[in-house]
Amino acid sequence: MNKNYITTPIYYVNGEAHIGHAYTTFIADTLARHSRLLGNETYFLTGTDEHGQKIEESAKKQNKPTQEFADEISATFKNLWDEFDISYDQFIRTTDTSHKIGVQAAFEKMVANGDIYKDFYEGNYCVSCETFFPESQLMDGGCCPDCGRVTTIIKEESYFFRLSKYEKPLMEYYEAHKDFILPKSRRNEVMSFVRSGLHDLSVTRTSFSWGISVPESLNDPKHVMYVWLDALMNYVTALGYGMDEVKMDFWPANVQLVGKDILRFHAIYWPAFLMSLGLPLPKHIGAHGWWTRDGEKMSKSKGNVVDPREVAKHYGAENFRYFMMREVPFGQDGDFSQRALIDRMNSDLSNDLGNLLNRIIGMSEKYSDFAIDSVNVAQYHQKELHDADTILATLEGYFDELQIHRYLEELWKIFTIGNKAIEEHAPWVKVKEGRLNEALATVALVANLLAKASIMLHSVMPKTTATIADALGFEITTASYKALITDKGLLAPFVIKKIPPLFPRVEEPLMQEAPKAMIEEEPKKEVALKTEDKKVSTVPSEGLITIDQFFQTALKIGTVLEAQEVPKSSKLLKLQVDLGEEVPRQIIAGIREYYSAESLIGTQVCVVANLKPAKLMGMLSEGMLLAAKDSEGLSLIRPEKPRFSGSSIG
RNA sequence: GGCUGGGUAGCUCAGCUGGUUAGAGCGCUGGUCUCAUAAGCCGGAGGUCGGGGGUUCGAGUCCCCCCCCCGCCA
Repeated sequence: MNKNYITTPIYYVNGEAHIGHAYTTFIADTLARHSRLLGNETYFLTGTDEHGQKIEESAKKQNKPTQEFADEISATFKNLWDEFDISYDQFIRTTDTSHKIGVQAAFEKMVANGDIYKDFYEGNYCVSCETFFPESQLMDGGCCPDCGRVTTIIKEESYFFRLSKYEKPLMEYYEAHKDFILPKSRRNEVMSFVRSGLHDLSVTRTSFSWGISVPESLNDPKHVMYVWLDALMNYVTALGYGMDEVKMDFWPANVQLVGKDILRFHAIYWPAFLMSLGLPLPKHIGAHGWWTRDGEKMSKSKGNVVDPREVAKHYGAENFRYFMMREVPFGQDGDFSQRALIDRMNSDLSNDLGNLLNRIIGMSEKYSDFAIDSVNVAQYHQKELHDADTILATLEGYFDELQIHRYLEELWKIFTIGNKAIEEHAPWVKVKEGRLNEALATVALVANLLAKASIMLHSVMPKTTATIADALGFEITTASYKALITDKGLLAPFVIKKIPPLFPRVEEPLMQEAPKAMIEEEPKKEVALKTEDKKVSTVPSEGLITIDQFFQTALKIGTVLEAQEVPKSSKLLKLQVDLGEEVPRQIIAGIREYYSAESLIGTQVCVVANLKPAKLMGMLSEGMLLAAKDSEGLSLIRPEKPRFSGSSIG
């Protein structure tokens, strides 16, 4: 029996669970259930990450003891997973005592083998953002790239992990294990990052205390472990690392799921830590994509965040889960919309699957008083059985590469076989001709197809498939998996249960609240319709902005004081533009192909004055020129008559 | 700016080492059965395969140039 360990990341308790957390957890749960069905000894871990400065601060804001704050948020995650019937075997918290002991043990081992040393962490620190920034990210004059304020150089004592030492071993590992990082497209990113050179990693802080302190043996109590070392270790401390180690035989993990944003930590730091500890690396790190809503990024400020609870409440938790697993290739971003969800449910679940079940319930009721017997199936439906078993045999391979959407796509062909068989053999005709055995064989064929398919669908829709199995007189277990899938067997005679349609068609969106963007769109469409027919508005009704939104952009007239070519660039000019402010703005503009530096000096231009400063070719650009570009060339937008520098446009 | 990946039907995507009329699902549309959840089944329309050169008997598939999109890095 294989040991199979599957993990989600531990979720940071700085906010409530959202669709992204749900997605990761659904995938992991699907993998875990699938593994168990195959008969593997399976351990599924999820949990919460609770240390760090941000948690400390959030708790302070709410006037709560930090632990109490962490307890509360952690519980919201656990509750959500329980609501969704997530089959985790353990819910780890980084504040668990056993985790702390394990992390300290790991730290000691790293110290012992020379991978951790004490030095000074020196960096440009933005007091306002409370963040260190590497030299390369700073703006001109050492300003913070986020807020633009001047940063200060701070020197802080810190322990470092010798990440640089693992550059080569990591590259060798990636080379030798092509499917270590999934999807494969992400592998390139990781490798190019490592190839560009790894710096040693600062793994402790003295600036906050909400974390696991370094081992007592170091006698350095002011040092607290930095979040990633602490957090990543959860995957082995959950198995008892550094303690009793009772479950360490589950290591290495089979699949460790992560969002694409934290891939680097899991594909570089984590393997390096493991190498340092002398532990084998996980077989796969799977990085999934993000979800957008109606094509837009979700954010609290837009008010278009998808609440997994809400969707589940209106559409059903497993339908939602099916949608997420089926809709998006692993690794790609997906888009959630009620339309897409409804289409998927109606087409796949209602029409293909649900209706098929209903068809044989109806026929068996009329032809045999619900009795179904596989006895003649092989005789009349050799071809269908063969086709179905062939498809079923190929499915496993998709799971190996986390291609759950392809898995489901293939699985659905079983239902097409069933629907076609009914059509082709028209049991109602056979019955009229007195060939009852043949008619019943077709019904029994479809019952078997549904049974086999529901076994394979079980990991995605556990409860729904259990209901189907119940109607078909069997249970989905490792034993029935072996009998019906592996051994290609058929159902024993049974009496089918008449159940109401499993997936009623959804005709209209069931969730009332529309995202703000949609609400605002409605009236505009009406206006466009009311316009007289002869003058049909040519303004597109979508993507309109309000006057307030327009004025969020500060457009100003500027006078070019200086202009010079940027060395090594064929496109860029460096300009000093007077916007009526104390100091002229430096603007880097990509117009060298169309304007010479001399020709610009003294002329006026239109400038976006409140653009976030950006660095181009290492130079700060504090604004953008307006210009019109087409296939013929580019032309700057200028005031028709001279205006004072800094005049606003609008 | 550097490096990946990609640009194929209305939408989402498949097309391995170049080879008959470029595929699937959804959507649209015509027909048809009646066991079934206005479901099923059969058929159809719809693509100058991002643009331009080139190699070849033959290129979506190889080479060069250009444009655009996503991602990672800077």
